[in-house]
Amino acid sequence: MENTSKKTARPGKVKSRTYEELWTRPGYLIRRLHQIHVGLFAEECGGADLTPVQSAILTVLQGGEGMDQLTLSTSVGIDRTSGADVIRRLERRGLLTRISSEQDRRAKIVKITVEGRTFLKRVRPRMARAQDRLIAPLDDEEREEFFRLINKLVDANNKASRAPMGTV
Amino acid sequence: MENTSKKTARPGKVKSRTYEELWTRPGYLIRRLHQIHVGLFAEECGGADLTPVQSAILTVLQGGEGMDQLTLSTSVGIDRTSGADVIRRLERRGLLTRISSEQDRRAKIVKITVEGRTFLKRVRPRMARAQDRLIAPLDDEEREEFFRLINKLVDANNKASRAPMGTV
DNA sequence: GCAATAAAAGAAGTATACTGTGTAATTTTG
DNA sequence: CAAAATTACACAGTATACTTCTTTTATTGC
Repeated sequence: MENTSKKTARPGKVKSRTYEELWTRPGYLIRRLHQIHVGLFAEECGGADLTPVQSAILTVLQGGEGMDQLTLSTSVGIDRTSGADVIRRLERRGLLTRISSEQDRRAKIVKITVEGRTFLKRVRPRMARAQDRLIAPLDDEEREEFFRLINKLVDANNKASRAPMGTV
Repeated sequence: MENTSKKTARPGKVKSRTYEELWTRPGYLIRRLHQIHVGLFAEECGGADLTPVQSAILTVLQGGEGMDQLTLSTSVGIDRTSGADVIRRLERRGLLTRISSEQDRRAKIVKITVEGRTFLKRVRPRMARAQDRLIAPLDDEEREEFFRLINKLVDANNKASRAPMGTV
C-alpha cells in the first residue's frame, strides 16, 4: 500500500505489536513479498513455463546425481506430495526422468536429462533477473542485512515449518 | 538448512549474485519464510479453521463497513478470483454475508456478521501468537530493521505484483 | 523365518493464488 | 440515445502446498 493508513499511521516504530493493521503483521508482509516474487518470476520466466519451485528442483538435480523424490523434495524445502506433483510435471516435459531404484523398489530415482540441463542453462539469466529485480530497491548494505535477517528467521524457525529442510 | 553447503560456503557476504545456491536466492528464502509462517499460523489457528488470508479478510471487514468483493480483495492484496474463493468459504461458515448492492447490481456487498466479529475476537490472541513466534528469533533492533526492509521491498515492488494493493 | 514396523510413493481432498474466458450491468462516448 | 468501454462477478483450468489414507516394499525384532 502506498496508500491510506500506512502513510498516515506508520510511525517508523511499531511498539505495541497488536497487529491490528495488516501491514504491521510480519506474516502478512512476507505473504505479499512472496506474491511479488512469484509475479516477477513469472514475468521473467513465464514465457519458458518455469516456476520458482520447478527452478529449485532442477537446480538441485543439476548439482548432484539422481536422488529419490523425498530427498529431492526435502532439499528444496517442500512437502513430499507437493514435490511429487512438480516432479511429475517436469517429467512430462522431458526435463527429468523418474526410474524405479534397483536397490529399493519403493523408491523412484529422479535424474535431470540433457534437455533439462540445456533448458536450465538457457533460463538461468532470466531467473537471475527476477532475483535481482526483487532486491533492487535495497542498496548493498541493506541487502546484506536483509539476507542476514531472513536467513536467521528461516534457520531458527525451520523446525516449525511443515516441510522442514535438511532433515534427511 | 542448518546443513551441507550453507554452513561451509556461506561467506557472510554474497558478492557475486549468481544465485547458484538456493539459499542465496532472495525469492527462495522468502518462499521458505512464507511456508514457515503458514505452518506457524496453522499450528496456532488451525484448530479454529482459520488461514492467514481469511484472517486478513475478516480484519479488513471488521474495521470498515461493507464493501464489494474487488475492493475487499484488493485491500488484502490478492487477486479478485482468489478473494472470491476465500469469501465464499467464509460466507458458508456464516462469518460474513454477501448481498447484491442496490446501487450497482453487478456488485455484491460483503459484510462481517456478528458471528464473524465474535470469532475474530476469539482467535485474535492466537493470530498474534503466530506473528510473535515468527519474529521471535530477532531482537528488538533487528525487528525494526526487518520491518523497514520488507516494507521497502513490498512498497517498491508493489506494482510488479500480480495483485497490486491499493489500486482501488 | 515371520510378523510388526517403518519408509517411499500414490491417490484423494482442501486451500491459496493465479490466468483466461464469458456474462451481465453500468458508464462513457460518439 | 445507441454503441463501446469498463466493471464486477462467475466458472474453468493450472500450480503450489498441504492433509489423510492406502499400497508396496524393506527392515527389524523375536
